[in-house]
Amino acid sequence: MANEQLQEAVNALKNTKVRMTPQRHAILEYLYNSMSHPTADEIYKALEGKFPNMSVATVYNNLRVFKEVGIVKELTYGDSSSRFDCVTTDHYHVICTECGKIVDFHYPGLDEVETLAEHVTGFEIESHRMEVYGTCPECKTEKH
Amino acid sequence: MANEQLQEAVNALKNTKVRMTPQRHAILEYLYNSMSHPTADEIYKALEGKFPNMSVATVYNNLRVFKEVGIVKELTYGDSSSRFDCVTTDHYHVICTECGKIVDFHYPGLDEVETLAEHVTGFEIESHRMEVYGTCPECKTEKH
DNA sequence: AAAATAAATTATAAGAATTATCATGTAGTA
DNA sequence: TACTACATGATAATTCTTATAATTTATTTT
Repeated sequence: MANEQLQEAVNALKNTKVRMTPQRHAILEYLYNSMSHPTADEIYKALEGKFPNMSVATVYNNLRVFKEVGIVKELTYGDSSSRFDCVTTDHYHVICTECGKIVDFHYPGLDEVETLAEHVTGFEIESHRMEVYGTCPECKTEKH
Repeated sequence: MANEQLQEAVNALKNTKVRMTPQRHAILEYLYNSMSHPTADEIYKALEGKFPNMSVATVYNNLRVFKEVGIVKELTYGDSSSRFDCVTTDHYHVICTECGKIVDFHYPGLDEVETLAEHVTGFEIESHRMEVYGTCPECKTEKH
């Protein structure tokens, strides 16, 4: 449930020096309820109604804060602007290249990739990211 | 051998409408001899001595041309600026979250992830991407 | 080999995304 | 309630990248 995760995130912030503000709550709420990966500007535009005076800088600042605390991840897909996603550690994403649908995909054991990378490169590995791309069943049938 | 690959790339360009110029040759040469994944600006600065009048736009334009021909790949993760890589064999990337450095990382067998995803989700899988994030040895020592 | 043409280069301006600055406002605490 | 440290909002500044247009250069044609 998205709301539980949101509550968890809010609690995680309570344990830090990070204050809860209406703007921050709204940004988190939007992130946790959106199944997509919004850009900073999309978040900004989505909250324009609720916060007509909110600055873009506030969105960027808070996304950075959330990143530092570890509850939000920044994804760079290759277009000009970054996208942001709540941190979910227990699954990967399968993404439809036709309609953009994102499906969760549980797959165990890629920790060994991190371990190997650590040995081979000498890096201190913190995380990894994987996405699988393809065509979802719906879009597949539409093609025929 | 890097020089053979460079020659191959030059020949590949001969078969297209793309003309060979001293600037282009220098950019390709730098890319094929560098084991790193330079940014456009790094390439620009590296060739400043040889081509004092070369414009940054030339670097960007030619990287785009090389991308279109398929001999260079653009990597958009890590820090703010793109990095460029000669297209060779398949490998994954390990990215430093401090300085943005990208290191190649050979790891076999993630095709099985695609196969499993196909079965579990019903998608017709086409590709996947994976990156490993951490701190490189240089940045690690700088922290102390 | 010289002239014609098509494309590449350079310098610069423009654009977009993100970050910095700083005065003002507000959340959390004593 | 008042205090203090942090957050916000408006705007300026920065950074990376692309667009424009005049000049130069590589290839083709004669």
